[in-house]
Amino acid sequence: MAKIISWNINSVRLRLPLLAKLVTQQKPDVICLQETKANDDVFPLSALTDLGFAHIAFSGQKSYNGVAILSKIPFASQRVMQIAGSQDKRHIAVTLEGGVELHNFYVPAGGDIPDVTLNPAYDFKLRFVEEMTAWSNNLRKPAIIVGDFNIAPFEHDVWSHKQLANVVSHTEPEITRLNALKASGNWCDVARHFVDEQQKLYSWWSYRNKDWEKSNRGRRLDHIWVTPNLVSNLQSFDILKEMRNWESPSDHVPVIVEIKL
DNA sequence: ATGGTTGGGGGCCAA
Repeated sequence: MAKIISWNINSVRLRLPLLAKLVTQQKPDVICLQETKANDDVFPLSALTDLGFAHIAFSGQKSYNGVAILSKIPFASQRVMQIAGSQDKRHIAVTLEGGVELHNFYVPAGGDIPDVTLNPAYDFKLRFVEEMTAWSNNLRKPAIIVGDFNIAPFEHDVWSHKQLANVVSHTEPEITRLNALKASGNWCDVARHFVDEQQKLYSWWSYRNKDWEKSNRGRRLDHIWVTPNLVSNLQSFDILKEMRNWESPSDHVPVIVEIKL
C-alpha cells in the first residue's frame, strides 16, 4: 500500500517546517507539490532528501508556479510537458517502479474575469484543460493524476453554488472542460469515490478571510484521479483540513490517497 | 461593488 499526497504548498522554501511536520505525521510514500515558487538552482533538494525522500523530481521557475514529486519509491523515468504553448512549469510526471504513471499538474488559476475576450488568463486556463484532455486520450495505463486543478466541479465542491456560478474556478465553461477531461480517460475522482457528492468537501480556503474556519467559504480545487484499472486498488482518501490551522499555512491543504500500486 | 491576505522579490503581479 502506498500513501500519496498532493499539496499546493505555496512556496516550498517558506513552508519547509510544515512539510517536515506533515511527513512526520502522515508518513507518506510520495508527495506531489504545486506552487513551489523556486527556480531549480534554489530548490531545497538536500533538505527534502533529509526528510526521507531519496527520489525527487522537480521543475521550477522564479516567483511563480513550479511542481515537484518527492518519493520513497524509485522512479523508472521522469519527464515534463509544456502545455498550451506556455513555458510555465505546471507539470511533472514520473513512472513509479512497478509501472504506474504519476502526473502532477498545476492548472492555471485563470484570473478574475470569466470572459476569454477580456481575460487572457481565463482563455489560457480553458485551453490548458483542453490540452490535458488531448494528452489524456493518448495516455497509457495505469495512471494517477493529481494536483491543483483550480476547478471545483460539483455543487458541493464550493460553499455556495449560486454565489460562485460566475466566479472563476466554478464557471460552466471550466466545469464542462474538466468533465470532458474526466470522461476522456474514464478517470475516477477519488474524493467522490469515497465521499458522497451531496457532502461538502473543500481543500482550499482563501487567505482573505478573518476566520476561514468560521466562515468556511471553501472550494475543492485539489484533486486525485486514477484510471479505472486502479479503482479496485483504492484504500482510503482524506483531506488534511486541520493543517489550515497550522502556523503560517498554505491556503490549500493536502489531499491524501492510499492505494495499492 | 469592493476589499479582504499572502508570497516573491524588491515593481507589483498572481493567487
